[in-house]
Amino acid sequence: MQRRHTRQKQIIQKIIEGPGKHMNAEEVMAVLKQEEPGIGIATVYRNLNLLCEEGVIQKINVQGRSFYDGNPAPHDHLYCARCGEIFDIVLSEMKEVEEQAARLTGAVILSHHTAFEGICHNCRKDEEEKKQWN
Amino acid sequence: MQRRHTRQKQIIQKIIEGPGKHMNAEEVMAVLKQEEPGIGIATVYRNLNLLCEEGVIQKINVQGRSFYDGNPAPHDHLYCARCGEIFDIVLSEMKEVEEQAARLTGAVILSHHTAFEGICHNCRKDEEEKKQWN
DNA sequence: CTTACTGCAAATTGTTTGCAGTAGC
DNA sequence: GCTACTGCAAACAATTTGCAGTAAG
Repeated sequence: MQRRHTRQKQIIQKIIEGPGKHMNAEEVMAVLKQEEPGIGIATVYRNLNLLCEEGVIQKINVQGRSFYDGNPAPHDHLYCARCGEIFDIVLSEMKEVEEQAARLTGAVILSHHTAFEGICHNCRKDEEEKKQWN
Repeated sequence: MQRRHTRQKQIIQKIIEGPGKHMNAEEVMAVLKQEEPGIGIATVYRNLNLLCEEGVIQKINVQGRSFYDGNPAPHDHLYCARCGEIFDIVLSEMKEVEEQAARLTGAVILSHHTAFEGICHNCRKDEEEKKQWN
């Protein structure tokens, strides 16, 4: 089954690809409405899933909602409880944690995903500024 | 608003409560059909959400699907890609990983959840036995 | 020319909500 | 007796699928 490089797929790939991008299908649709209206939501889902299979992007799950991550390399995420943004994190210590998990359970660990919840750098600054005003 | 201890809630709590239990609403329903038919799926969802609010259980997300975890204490999970079961893991090293994440991002980390994917102890044994037969 | 892909609508899945009746306290 | 909770159906959100037509190779 030979894959085709359709116009729709190229536009969708351009929107989602690249590190730091975390969008759901609805958000991709919103961008498409500006750039190239007429593309259906089913096509968006189909192409996002194809891009996942091809290893161009990956599907992640943060705070119970799923997103397509423009960076296919394995990494973890921080969700800011204040602004709602998602940030990539690359943690050197997770390799050892995987080993500890393997030792503890007797399992073979193939991969992992960690979702941190907290207050991001920007929102922390905002809150400190507010404190000064009082 | 004073909460009531209804018969339905007690039965649902008995089914889901306790460490090692990871069920979705449908699975709780399946048990209920044997023990106490007539309870509606909406009641199951409402009570599982109430039990979460009360801190008796917690809602988790593994492999893109959500489950209610009978153990409300913070801990991580291993998903076995072979048998599909979910196992609890308590990892001492995750505290340092949280600190590394905070240092790296400049954020305040409030909590985290890690989902490991791998092959569990039992399934590993099965596969090794299969190898011996060949 | 072949058939993978598209757009649309309908179907499916997981979960929540509106409402009249029921049962804790 | 008051009102939180129930069961049911309907609503809702997110995603997938069936199908006839289109376009990539």
